[in-house]
Amino acid sequence: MTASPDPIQAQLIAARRKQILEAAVKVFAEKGFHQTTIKDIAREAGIAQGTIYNYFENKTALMLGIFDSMNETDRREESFTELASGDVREFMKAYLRHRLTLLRADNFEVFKVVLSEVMVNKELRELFQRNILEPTFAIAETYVQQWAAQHIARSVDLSLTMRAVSGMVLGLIVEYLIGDQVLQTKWDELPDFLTDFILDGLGVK
Amino acid sequence: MTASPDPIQAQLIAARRKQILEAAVKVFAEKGFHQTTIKDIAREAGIAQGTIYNYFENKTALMLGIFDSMNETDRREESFTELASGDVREFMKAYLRHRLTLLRADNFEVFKVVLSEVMVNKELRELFQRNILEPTFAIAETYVQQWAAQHIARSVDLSLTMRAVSGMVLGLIVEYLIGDQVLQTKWDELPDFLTDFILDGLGVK
Amino acid sequence: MTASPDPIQAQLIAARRKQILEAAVKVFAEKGFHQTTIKDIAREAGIAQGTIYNYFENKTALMLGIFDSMNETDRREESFTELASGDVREFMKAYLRHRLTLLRADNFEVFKVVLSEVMVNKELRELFQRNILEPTFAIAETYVQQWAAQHIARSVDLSLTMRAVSGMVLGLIVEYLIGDQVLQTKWDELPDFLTDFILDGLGVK
Amino acid sequence: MTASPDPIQAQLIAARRKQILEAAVKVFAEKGFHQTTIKDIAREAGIAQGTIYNYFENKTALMLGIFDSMNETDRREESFTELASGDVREFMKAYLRHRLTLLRADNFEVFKVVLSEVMVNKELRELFQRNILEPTFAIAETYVQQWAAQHIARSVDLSLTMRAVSGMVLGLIVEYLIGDQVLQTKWDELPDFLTDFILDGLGVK
DNA sequence: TATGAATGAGCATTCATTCAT
DNA sequence: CATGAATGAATGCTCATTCAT
Repeated sequence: MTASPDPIQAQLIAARRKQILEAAVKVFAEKGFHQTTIKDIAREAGIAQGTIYNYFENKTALMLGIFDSMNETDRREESFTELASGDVREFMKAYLRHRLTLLRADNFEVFKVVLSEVMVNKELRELFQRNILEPTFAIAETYVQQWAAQHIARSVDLSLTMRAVSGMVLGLIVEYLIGDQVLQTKWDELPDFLTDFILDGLGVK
Repeated sequence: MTASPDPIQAQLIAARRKQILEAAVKVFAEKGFHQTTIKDIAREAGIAQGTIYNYFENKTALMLGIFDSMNETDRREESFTELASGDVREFMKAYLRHRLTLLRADNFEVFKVVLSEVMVNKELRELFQRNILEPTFAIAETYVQQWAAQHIARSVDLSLTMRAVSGMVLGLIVEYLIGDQVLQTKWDELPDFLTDFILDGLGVK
Repeated sequence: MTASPDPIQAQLIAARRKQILEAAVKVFAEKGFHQTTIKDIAREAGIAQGTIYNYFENKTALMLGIFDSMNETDRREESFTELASGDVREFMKAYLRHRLTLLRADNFEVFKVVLSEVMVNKELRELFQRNILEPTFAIAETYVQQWAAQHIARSVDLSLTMRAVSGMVLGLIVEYLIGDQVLQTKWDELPDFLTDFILDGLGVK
Repeated sequence: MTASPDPIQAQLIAARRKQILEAAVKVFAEKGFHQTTIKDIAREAGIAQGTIYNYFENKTALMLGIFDSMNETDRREESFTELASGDVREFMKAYLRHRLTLLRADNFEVFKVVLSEVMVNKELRELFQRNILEPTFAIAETYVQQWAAQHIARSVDLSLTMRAVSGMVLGLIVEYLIGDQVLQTKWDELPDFLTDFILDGLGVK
């Protein structure tokens, strides 16, 4: 009747949700959202099809669940911003290493599914906008502002700068995921390379 | 029976294919690949469902057809490289203006569909790799090499540079398509802004 | 694009719809609406499941289609009212014979399904009300009024009388359908019996 | 193990059964048998789904339980036959008032569900026949026979008469339930009206 | 006994594809 | 070639029923 206040129940529910979401991520990443059947996910999770519907209203809700978990992951990892210590170059490197290298293992696969679906599904797109992109940029903005004041000489449009840098990271991940050989080979060089690129530019004659 | 040598026939066939592909692009862009039915496309093209199967083997072949037309478009537009005139800054601006502004109208929508599907469908991904990405980078590489020799002071990894720049463009388009308000507002400032960003970097103190 | 004006097409469509509806009526009558699957109907009609959906939006629409055909049947048969010739007793007998005997063969089965579902499904109930019951009573009322003026001595509430008589017919059909042995045996005596009952009453001492 | 001889246990069981049946009747009446889920009933009864299966073998058994309770109700109320006092007209009025007015509140709704399902489900139909209709008619018959001998002048087929009268009551209830406006407005006039109708007929000129 | 999570058979519906006209 | 009706495999989702706690 009332929202079950039983903490053990709640834990069980959370665990089962997690189990299902992890299975979903795995299969989605392999076959894509639309090619994946509920049966696939159930099999991967080792449960019955119907059980999934005890925890998620429908297939789309699984996607939303993945969003949420991305959100949490993000929030937990945002702590890396404390790196904002001293050296500009070191900080940039750390940021890029985090985004590009550390997250590669699990999250790139999630990323693939989410991005693919978000581009094409309006409802998801708006949720993604509101729940992930906007907050991320908003938090980043205030932080970057201080940072820029200390470290950047000429005045730049910060919101565009942020988008250029994050866009570059995003675009490189996409190219990586699409299968670009060069990127897959030299991926670990990126943090160093990009740091120079971003801070110094190409340096034309 | 034999490969139709009739040039008029060939033209008719090409025209019908084009008609169907344009309809497909339009509907795919609106609803995404999987949400779009053959009936939708037939309706948009003003023909019967069955007719589509006289020109394309199946739904996936429509996607491949779109690839091909992207390819042609690209090749035709690659002529812009002749701009490689003199001034570095002007050239970069022209390149970005081309990629970001001129192509925005029609192609972003195609882009959305193609990218979404490519991320998730292995067969398409490999085709995209082979037919679009690799040739594009290959052609670009030789050209950029000469360009760099003339204009860039310090030695850089060109293949990574190309990917950084194209990735940035790609990522920004994705962010634009996902609905980022800032980008949609300031989109026309990008060529100028990015030119400075790419050539000079952030210019840290 | 426009409503197909092709008369041959229209006939084919009407024929197929009829074929499907007849199959539906048959299976519904045997197993009831909810126990009947689309597959059952398709099998009975000798077509594929999907074909049904080319002619009816969904399972409920089959029910509505049955309504419509009842309507048409009714309208065609209402001509019997011309019997309103002279003799009261003969007329009443003819009416009852029509309702109870002539319609028994096919329509009782339809009736069973429709009534069962109408009692329980609000949407259908309202449609049934509006499209079948109300028009039937409305038409009958004007007619009965004249008839009553000529033949009935004491003044009675006509609308209640009509409902009493039609209700009696309805109730007897229901009892018949539910399996009452006595009614099934003596069904053919009903027109005569009811005529006396309605016109003369029980005739208490 | 053994048939629980514990009278307190038995009371508890009976109470729980009653609680469940009442919930079932309520929800069935609102949504119909097939639209109602066990979960609905459990929620209405304020118990868990599984508990229902401790008292009823399956969903159909709930329907049978409702039959039984109708039976008991009927038997208890049959005592009204004692009214069979003197005046024919008064008796008839009392009978109709009982059937039509007194039972209206709760029982019509039950009636709706039961009838709907009985028309369509063979197993239930036979049970209804055997357990409700036949006994009712059988009991009534002996009684009506005496009554008729005293009060009815001309000889009539009593079994048909009984069915005509009960059919009329049944049919009117159905019309009422289907939503006939006239009946819903004038329902309370029915006992008087029908008494005259049944005893005197229409009285044709 | 009471619970409610887990189950999986069952079903309505969709849609890519075929093919007779 | 064009058509669009017919097809039926495939799938998301529901819900009666079971059973471990």
